[in-house]
Amino acid sequence: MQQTRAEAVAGAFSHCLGFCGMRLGLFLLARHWCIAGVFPQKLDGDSAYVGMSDGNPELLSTSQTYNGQSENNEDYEIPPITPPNLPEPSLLHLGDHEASYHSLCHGLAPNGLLPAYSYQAMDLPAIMVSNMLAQDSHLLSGQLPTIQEMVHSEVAAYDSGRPGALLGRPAMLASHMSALSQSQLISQMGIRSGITHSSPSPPGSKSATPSPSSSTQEEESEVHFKISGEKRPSADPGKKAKNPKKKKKKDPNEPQKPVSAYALFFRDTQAAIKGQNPSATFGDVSKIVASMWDSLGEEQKQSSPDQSETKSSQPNPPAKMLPPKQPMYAMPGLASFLTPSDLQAFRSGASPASLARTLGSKSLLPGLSASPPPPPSFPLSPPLHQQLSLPPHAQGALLSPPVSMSPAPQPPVLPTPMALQVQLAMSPSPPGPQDFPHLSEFPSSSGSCSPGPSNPTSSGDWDSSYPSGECGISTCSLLPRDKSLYLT
DNA sequence: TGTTTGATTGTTGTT
DNA sequence: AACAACAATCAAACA
Repeated sequence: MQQTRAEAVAGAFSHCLGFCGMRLGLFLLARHWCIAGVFPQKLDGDSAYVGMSDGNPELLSTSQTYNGQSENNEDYEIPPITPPNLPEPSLLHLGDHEASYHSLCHGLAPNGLLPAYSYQAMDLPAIMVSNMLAQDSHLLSGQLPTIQEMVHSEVAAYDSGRPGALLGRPAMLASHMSALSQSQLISQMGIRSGITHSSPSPPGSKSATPSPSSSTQEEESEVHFKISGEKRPSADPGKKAKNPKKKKKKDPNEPQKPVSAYALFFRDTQAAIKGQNPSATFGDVSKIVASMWDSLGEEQKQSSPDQSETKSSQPNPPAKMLPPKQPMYAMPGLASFLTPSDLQAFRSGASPASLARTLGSKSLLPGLSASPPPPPSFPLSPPLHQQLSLPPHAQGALLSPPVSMSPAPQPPVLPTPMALQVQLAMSPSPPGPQDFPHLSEFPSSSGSCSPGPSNPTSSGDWDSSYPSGECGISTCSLLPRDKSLYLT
C-alpha cells in the first residue's frame, strides 16, 4: 500500500516533470547519457521517474500503478497538474516524448553496447534535437536557441574527446544532412516546387515578369534618379574604394542570367533548411545543400533547375505538374518523408493538388500550425539509416524505382522507407507488435487505429488516416516518432 | 566570376 | 546627431 502510494507520488512527480520544461532538460540529459553511454542503468532507473516506459514490465507496472491510482482522477486527463500555459494537445504529446525517452534508451541497446549506427547518431544530436524541438516549437519556441546552444556545446564537448573530427568530413556532413531531416527539406522543396508549379509566375520568370521593356525602364530609372536626386546614383563614390568590382547594381529590370542548377537548388533548399533550423548559418546551410546536391544524382541535378525553368515556359502547369514531381520523389529523402498513404495516393492518381496539400499540411511550418503537429514527418531517421546502410546514390536507386519508375504495386512487406527503417532498427526480429509492447498499454489504441503509418490501405486521405481520434495521438502519432527516434 | 540568402556593415541623405 | 534607406560585403559551395 505504502509502496503503491510512493509509486503514485513518483508517477505524479514524473508527470509534473513531464509537463514542465524540465521534461526537455531531462530528455537532453538522458540523451546525453545514452549517447555517451554513461550510466545506462541509471538512465533506465530514471526512466521510471521521468515517466517513460521502456518496455520493461516492471517500469510499466510502475506507470500502470500510477495510472491505476489516477483512475480516480478520470484516469487519463490529469488536468489538475497541467500547467495553464500548456495547451491540451501538448499534454497528449507527452506520449511522444516518453516514447522518445524510451527509444533513446533502447537506441543504446540493452546490453550497453552501441548499435552499429550509433556512431553517426552520436554525431548529430544537436540538429536532431533542434529538429525535435522545432516540431514542438509551439511549445518551446522561446527556448529553442538556448537549448540548441546548450546541446551543441554539450555535443562539442563530447566530440572533442573523440579522435574523429566532426567537422570537415563529408561523411559527417552527410550525416548532418540526414540529421537535419533531409527528407523534410527535400519535401519542402517539393512542396515549394509544387506551389511554384501551380503559381502563375514561377521563379524563373520573376525577373521577366516585371520588366516588359527593360532598357527603356532602365533609362527611365536613370532619368528618374537624376531628376529626383535620390541616392541611388551616389552609390559609393568615395565609399571604401575597396573593390570597385562591378557595382553589382542588381537592376531588377535587367534580365537575369540563367542561374545554375546548383543555385536554384540552393535557393529552394536553403529555405527549407532555414525553416527547419533557423539558427543554421549560411555556411552550414551551404554545406548541407552541397551534401544534398552531391546525393542528388545527375539526372536529378538537371531536373531540379529544369523544373523551375520549364515551369516558366510550360503553358499548362497543371498537366505538367505530375511528371516533374516524380524526380523529386526519386530524390533520397522525400520518399522517406512521404507516408505510404501519400505514395499510394500519388500512385493511384490522386490529384497533385491534394498531394501537395497533404505535404503542405505535414511539413510546411509545422511549428506554426495550430492543428495537431504532423506526426508522420519524422524524417530524421530514414535518411540517416539509409545513408548508413547505403550510399546516397544507392538510396536513390533503392527508393526511386517503386515510386517513379515501376508502376507495379510495391510489395507490402517493404512498402516505405519507414518500413525500411523499422526493419533496420529491429534488425533481427521482424517488426511486429511484440516489438512495441508498450503500445498495448494504450487502451484506445489497439483496435481502432492501425499502429504506425504503414497502412496504405487505410486511406490516402491525410485527414482520415491521421489523428482525428485519441488513438491517433496516443499511438499513431507516437509510433512514428518513436520509431524514428528509436533509430537515432 | 557569378549565383544562391540573410545578416551585418558602411555610406549617404534627410530631418 | 539621429534616423532611414540603400549598397556592399561576407559566409560555403558549385557551375
